[in-house]
Amino acid sequence: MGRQQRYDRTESVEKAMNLFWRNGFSGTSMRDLGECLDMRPGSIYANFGNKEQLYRESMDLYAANIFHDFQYYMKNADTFMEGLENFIRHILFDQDIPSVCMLTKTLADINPDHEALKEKSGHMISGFECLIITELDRAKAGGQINDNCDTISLARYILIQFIGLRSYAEMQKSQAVINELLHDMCTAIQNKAQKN
Amino acid sequence: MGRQQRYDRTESVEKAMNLFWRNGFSGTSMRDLGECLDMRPGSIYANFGNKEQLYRESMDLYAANIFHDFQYYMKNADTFMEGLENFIRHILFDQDIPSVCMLTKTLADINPDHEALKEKSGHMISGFECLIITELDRAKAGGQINDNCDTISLARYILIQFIGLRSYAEMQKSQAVINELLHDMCTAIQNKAQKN
DNA sequence: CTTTATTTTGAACGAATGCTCAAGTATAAT
DNA sequence: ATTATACTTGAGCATTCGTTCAAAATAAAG
Repeated sequence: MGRQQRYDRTESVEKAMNLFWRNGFSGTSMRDLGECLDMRPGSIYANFGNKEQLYRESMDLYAANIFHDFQYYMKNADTFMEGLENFIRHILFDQDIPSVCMLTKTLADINPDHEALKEKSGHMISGFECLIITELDRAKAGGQINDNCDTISLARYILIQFIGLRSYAEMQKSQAVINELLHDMCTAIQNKAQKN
Repeated sequence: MGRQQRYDRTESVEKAMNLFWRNGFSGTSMRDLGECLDMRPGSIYANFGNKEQLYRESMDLYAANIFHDFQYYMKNADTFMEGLENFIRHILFDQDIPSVCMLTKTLADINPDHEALKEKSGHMISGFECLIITELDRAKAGGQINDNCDTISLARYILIQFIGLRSYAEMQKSQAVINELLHDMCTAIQNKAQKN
């Protein structure tokens, strides 16, 4: 009973995510979103509440995607390092998506009026950190990593390089340079994983 | 002849820089700036042209400061690594300034309407990269670094970790954690500097 | 067909945005 | 004092912002 929905909610959130990801929260207006989703203001507000909530759902989708991809690449690799390298390469060399992390961007983009989004972003980054720890522990159990290695601190170290590389890739588009940096990064991680 | 200026231009730019740095370009309104600089719109526009130009001058000051600081810490250290570590520590542990890099933030914050600011930001980051190369070459000449070391690629590698660490520090405020990451980072740089 | 339920529409609101400019104020030279 | 010059002021412009809501549209149930 009642009129049937014209828009697929998941599709709409995906479109919104891509726009927010590229232009940031402040840099994206509701009118931009309306055009991108082909929805009128009333529909957007009926479906998503307001701009901040739509951004939250976009972040959720972003995190779900990256969590899924990470685990996918880990599952389909023989070693942690192989999986990590493939995962990062996939992100950096996909021309259709920005290379910079949307959560890091949120941390930078949001002004004090929306501090809650910053917090959410932080929590999600922590969540990803936990995912890395889990995979590192698995690798440790499999003998790929030194038994005395502190996987928590290693995960953090992986994360900051991952974040830095993605930010840098936003300005430095040369694939050769990015590839070399990725290689350096993996070497350093490997070294730390074996030591201590 | 004529009325004397009420505001010191350099001071005003410094105040603007601090506000922009914290809240980003889109997140800072001209009214916010007016309050922060204690200047009326007319004065701001007479002195700086428009919002984008004021942001440019803020970026210039930011870059000048960080360039100066880097060279200062390099000059007052016995080795490159010692200088680098002190420099980064000084940035991360200064409670009065955001830990995230203003240029990186610009890369994330600016929407397509102000693409030129993104470009400028990229150029400035490249400029800092050159500074690192210069100092690395000096260290190389001084025998601190392996003769075969590619200082250009090492500089890039230092930069991405520096950027990543500063972004991460924006959410992870624990000094112990940041300190450990800084230590890991320096170890990795040291390793790469000695090898090849 | 009528009713009821659900969704979409788009004009329009008040507030905020970047910015302008005529008027006002302070200085130095005449 | 008067004039010429430089700087500051703040009301207010046009535009855009996030958001609302009565009306229209579409579906199923009676």
